[in-house]
Amino acid sequence: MSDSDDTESGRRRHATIVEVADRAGVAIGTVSRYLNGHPVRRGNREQIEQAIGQLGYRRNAIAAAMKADLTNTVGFMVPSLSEFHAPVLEHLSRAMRRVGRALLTYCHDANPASIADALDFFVTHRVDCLIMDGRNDVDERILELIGNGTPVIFYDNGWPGLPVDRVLVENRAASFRAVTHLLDIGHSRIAVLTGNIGDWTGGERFEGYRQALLGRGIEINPDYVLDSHWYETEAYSGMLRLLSLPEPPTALYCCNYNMAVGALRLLREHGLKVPDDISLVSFDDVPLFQLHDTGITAVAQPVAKIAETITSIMASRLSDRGLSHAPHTITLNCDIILRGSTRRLITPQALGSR
Amino acid sequence: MSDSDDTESGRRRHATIVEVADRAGVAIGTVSRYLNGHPVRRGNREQIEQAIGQLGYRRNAIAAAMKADLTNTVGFMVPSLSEFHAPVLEHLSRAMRRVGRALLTYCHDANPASIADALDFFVTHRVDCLIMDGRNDVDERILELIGNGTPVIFYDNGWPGLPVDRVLVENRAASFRAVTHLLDIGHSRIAVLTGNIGDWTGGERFEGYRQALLGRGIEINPDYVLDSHWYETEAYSGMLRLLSLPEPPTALYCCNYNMAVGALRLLREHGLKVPDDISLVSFDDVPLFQLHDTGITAVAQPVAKIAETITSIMASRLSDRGLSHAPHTITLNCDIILRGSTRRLITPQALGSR
DNA sequence: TTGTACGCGTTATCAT
DNA sequence: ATGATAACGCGTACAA
Repeated sequence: MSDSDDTESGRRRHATIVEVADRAGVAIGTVSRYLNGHPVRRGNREQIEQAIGQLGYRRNAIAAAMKADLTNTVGFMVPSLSEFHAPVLEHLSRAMRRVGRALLTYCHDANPASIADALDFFVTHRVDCLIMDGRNDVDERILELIGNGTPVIFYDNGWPGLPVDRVLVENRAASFRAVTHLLDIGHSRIAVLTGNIGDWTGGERFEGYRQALLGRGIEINPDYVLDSHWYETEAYSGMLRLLSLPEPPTALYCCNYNMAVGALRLLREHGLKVPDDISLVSFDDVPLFQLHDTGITAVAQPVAKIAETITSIMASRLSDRGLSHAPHTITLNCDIILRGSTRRLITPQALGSR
Repeated sequence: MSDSDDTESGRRRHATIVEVADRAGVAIGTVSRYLNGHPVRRGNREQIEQAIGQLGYRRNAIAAAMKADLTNTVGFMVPSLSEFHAPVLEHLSRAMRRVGRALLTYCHDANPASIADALDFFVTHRVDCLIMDGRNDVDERILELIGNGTPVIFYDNGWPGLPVDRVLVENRAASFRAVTHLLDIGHSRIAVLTGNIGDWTGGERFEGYRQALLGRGIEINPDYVLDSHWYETEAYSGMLRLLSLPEPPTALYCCNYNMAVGALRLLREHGLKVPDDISLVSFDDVPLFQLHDTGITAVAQPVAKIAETITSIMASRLSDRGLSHAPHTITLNCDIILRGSTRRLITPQALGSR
């Protein structure tokens, strides 16, 4: 057999366009045009198709990418594949398939070095676009990508300021509504487990909490505000601290899913019931919350919509490159899913104000 | 500025190795050697580093890949980013970073066309390796990859037969132990919600159930065996059917997480309690199961170990290509996590046998 | 050690 | 519509 050869790397060499052209008795230009859907004379087309079949020819997208400066590859980087990020990735992946691209996926460790590693990979592999959770500590490599015209899209997080597109949700307003719900049913001692206050998202969610309370004339009690940095473990210990307060809260607002899990775990181990002993509302809606006992009232982020929006921004950026519009920031709405994790409280004040 | 140029695509052109060589006053061969860590004369090295800095040069991994026939890119394809696959992907992603690779991620729709699309992408983009959930319906493209020496690694599923490496878990034995636990505490009317019986994994998990029952001399009651095809929705309706049986089961074995969620949802809507009204054991251990009321007894798959094993198989395949060893099948152990979802049943038989 | 020059597989341009 | 040929950016023999 002379159709295939072995390379020193132990991999069988792929047939090339040149071999196809030879066997079909046409020029490589003709084959290239055939491959790219341009018109080709009927007889030639048949010859080419036959040659391709016989040789098992497969287009080398790497070579094409080098020529076209387009890899059809999109960088995707998140801190973890949590219950929030995993569905986003799944939706994105399906959307990308529709436009003939795929995602180069990286999980960073939230430390600068790992982020730098990932970005180096993306830059050197010439991704067409970069999608990532917004960071505050901006790596120079992100600026580099922006500088050479690669669209960068943040989602979920990240301060305004950097010239990138952003797909965010109405964190502050949704938090406000969630906490207001607790106020409406009579709670005033409401604690919060916040994400990194330094993050835009963490700050906004806290701010919604703050405004809701202040709006009802309730002062913020520092003992009720615990920065658990988005982590389950810190929420777990934070919850313990809340319970040991002389006047523990009657309700709890968790700024993400992980922290709700931490809090629930501790409550469970201490034999405390939601909502009998404490009411609970959380950001992020996950299967767990539908099934947990009475169900957990939660803020549902529009995951599918987030992925769609990212995809369409990418498409428009990629179609008219060069014309660089100002960056967009798109803010999507959240739904509050009411379940059974909150209990109406009849407070002395409430009775008095009737 | 003449340092940078604009391409017609609207993207700024990257500096090349040639420009670096020019500016550094050395030959491109020298720059290339410098980049790849080969020895270079001190003075030259400094010149090169300076030039790289000034030009903002970044190695073009695409061009390198074309030359080396190595993309440092690994295909990853799964049906969804479920609570099982997402953590596997996360672990894999981190492991890949350590070896300078990244995953091209695809979610297929379990239909042949979408799988073919993904495989086409992988083949044309010349991934160094392919990692996927094992399929029974083998696409010709998988054979093509194998044929040209690209390692293919199945996990989670897939019939033996195809010459690929496999990383599986002891589905049958773990199922056997899980069901045996139910038997030990007095249950004999045990129903099962199975995954696709046609899948290897689905078949094995069912087989473990079957053998456990037969081992105790209990015949398989067809009414108690429902093929829910891994889906939550089908488990939901299947559960309904079980409850309407003249003699409903006292215990339920769910062959994956999704189906457990479906069953739990229906039970909840019907006001039935686990384990008071029915005992439950499930495959897959997820946060939900830790927190659900009394906790759900579950079979925990060794997710991190799965990812590690895949990575090391990949490494060895890639290091000595050419020498094609016979394919490995590695079977990992599962743990059974006992929680509160099963209730000891005092049956007449049990009393009699004392 | 360094420089030169060719090849990797495509696409695109220019005549024909 | 087709054929010949020049890029694309890098790695690497080979000669110096």
